[in-house]
Amino acid sequence: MSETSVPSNFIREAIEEDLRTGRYDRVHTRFPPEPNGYLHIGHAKAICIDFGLAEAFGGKCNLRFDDTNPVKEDIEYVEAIKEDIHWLGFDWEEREYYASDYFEQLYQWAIELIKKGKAYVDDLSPEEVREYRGTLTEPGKESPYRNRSVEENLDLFQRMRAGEFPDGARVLRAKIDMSSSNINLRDPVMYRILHSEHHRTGNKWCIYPMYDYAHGQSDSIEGITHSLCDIAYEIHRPLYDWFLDALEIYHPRQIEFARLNLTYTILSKRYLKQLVEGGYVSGWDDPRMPTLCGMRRRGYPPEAIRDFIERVGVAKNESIVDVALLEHCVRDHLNKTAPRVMAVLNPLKVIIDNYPEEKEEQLEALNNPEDASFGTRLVPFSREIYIEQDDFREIPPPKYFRLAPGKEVRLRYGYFIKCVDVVKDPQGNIVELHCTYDPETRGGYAPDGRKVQGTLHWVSAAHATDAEVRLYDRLFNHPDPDSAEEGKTFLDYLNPNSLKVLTGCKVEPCLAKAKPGQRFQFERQGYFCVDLDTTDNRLVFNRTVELRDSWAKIEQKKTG
RNA sequence: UGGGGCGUAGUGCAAUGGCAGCACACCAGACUUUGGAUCUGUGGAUCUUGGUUCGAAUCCGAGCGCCCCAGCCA
Repeated sequence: MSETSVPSNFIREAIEEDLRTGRYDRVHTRFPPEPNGYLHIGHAKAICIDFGLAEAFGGKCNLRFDDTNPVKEDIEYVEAIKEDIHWLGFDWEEREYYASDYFEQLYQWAIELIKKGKAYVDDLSPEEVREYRGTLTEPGKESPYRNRSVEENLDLFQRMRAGEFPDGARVLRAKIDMSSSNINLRDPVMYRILHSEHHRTGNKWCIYPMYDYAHGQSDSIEGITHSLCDIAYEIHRPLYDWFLDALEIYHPRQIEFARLNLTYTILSKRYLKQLVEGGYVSGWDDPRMPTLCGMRRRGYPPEAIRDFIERVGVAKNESIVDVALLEHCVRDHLNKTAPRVMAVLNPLKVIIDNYPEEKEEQLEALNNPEDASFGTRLVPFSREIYIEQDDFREIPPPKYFRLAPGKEVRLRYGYFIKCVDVVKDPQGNIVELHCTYDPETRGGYAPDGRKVQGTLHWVSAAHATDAEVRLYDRLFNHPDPDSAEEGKTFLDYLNPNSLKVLTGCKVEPCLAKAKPGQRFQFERQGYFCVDLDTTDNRLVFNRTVELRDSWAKIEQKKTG
């Protein structure tokens, strides 16, 4: 086990102690998703912890689908989940397991518990079971069926399996303690009748084990040492231990950690589903979604997500991490890996009056000024170019470094230009600019040493490629959309400007052949990636994340 | 009112009886052919209250606050 720079945490320490004391002599974890939805950034935390810890200790991590509820699960999700885990960079090798693989063993163990007098078939209706359970402050009552004979229980349980009873008619329950202060121990249901086709076992079964009965035993079968899970299961741990002890089988250790929450983000599967089904987003992989497939489409590199999870740390505190940290990690990675390119999102035509009409030249540009290994490229330049509308102000505010009447700026890797005229339409909108250029400043340097404050990105009009650019912003305008005020729901906090589609954007010709998934920095603007909707004659970019913009901050402060 | 868990800068995580530190965010400055990146610097925290101790974020008592548990969901 090589010493990594990853900071320690309480789970790592617990594992180290278990290894030291000999409680376990190896580390084997598992990531146990239920195939009933898509993975999101919250799952990424669990994945990184489960796979990451195993790796750190030279152990293994299994992928196990917790598929004990056929009503909610689907094969569609298992494929998506596998793809997302691989995308994050983790591999379970040949250890792809399913709780449903263990149904027969689980059934045999249930029979064993019945024989030991530790489980019984209950005929109470779901409503009655609830009534008999008691409340948080009052103990429950024992079911009248609680003390059936072993023979009767065996007979009934076998007939449950055989399909003799309709859904909900009976359940198998563990016989523990109806007056326990831990409600999970008040004779929890082990099996329920569900005449439903399972995506893997088909119609072989009509009784299905509950999570509490299936999970620990599945861990045991797989020889898991450390079963890491959400803090919500902490109160289930006595039950996890109870089944394993009652069965007298190999006993893994369950350790719980706090799940991830992000500001301006919703991570509940139910709400995410609502966003998709309500048409508030285009699908599970909408780039505004916190799903891994959404982030992938948005252009978030998996390395950035892993870095983020690492920085968040592992603890038991319930916390809400600032989404700015995630964005920082994304920028940090992309800054090192994304080639730079020029793209004009809101074009403003500029005519360089003293540049010859038919002339055209190729200017050399750096693909990454911070890393020479990215090489250089040639960018065509000509008399008519586009610059960003925001890069010109007829009446420049103080500290505005960009173009204005009479002002001189640098065109990145090009020439110094000076604005000499502003052309407007009858409504007073600026439609084009006339400038002059200084031929001595080719490449962006003035031989006489004069300086300009601003450097603008640009694209030659005649050579530009058209593109559609989708600008994404946070989906919610409330830092904690989940905790809505009275009378409101998370939907009331949807940001109406979370998607802005720009068409007619002008990008460097070298982007014409860009392929879906490729990431770039559009200089001075942000990181963008080529969207899946891109075809041979349609170029679509997604804005992954903006570059930090200190000018926007200055302006914002001035306007209030 | 039962049980379980958690309280450290704005946020997240460290400090495991010995100078409360790191990251992000924020603010100021330097540098800059990206108002990016980078670099430097400033401010800001132990829930409260008693106690033990030479010394407490840490140990003990009391209190307060927040989260979770009453699915035949996971």
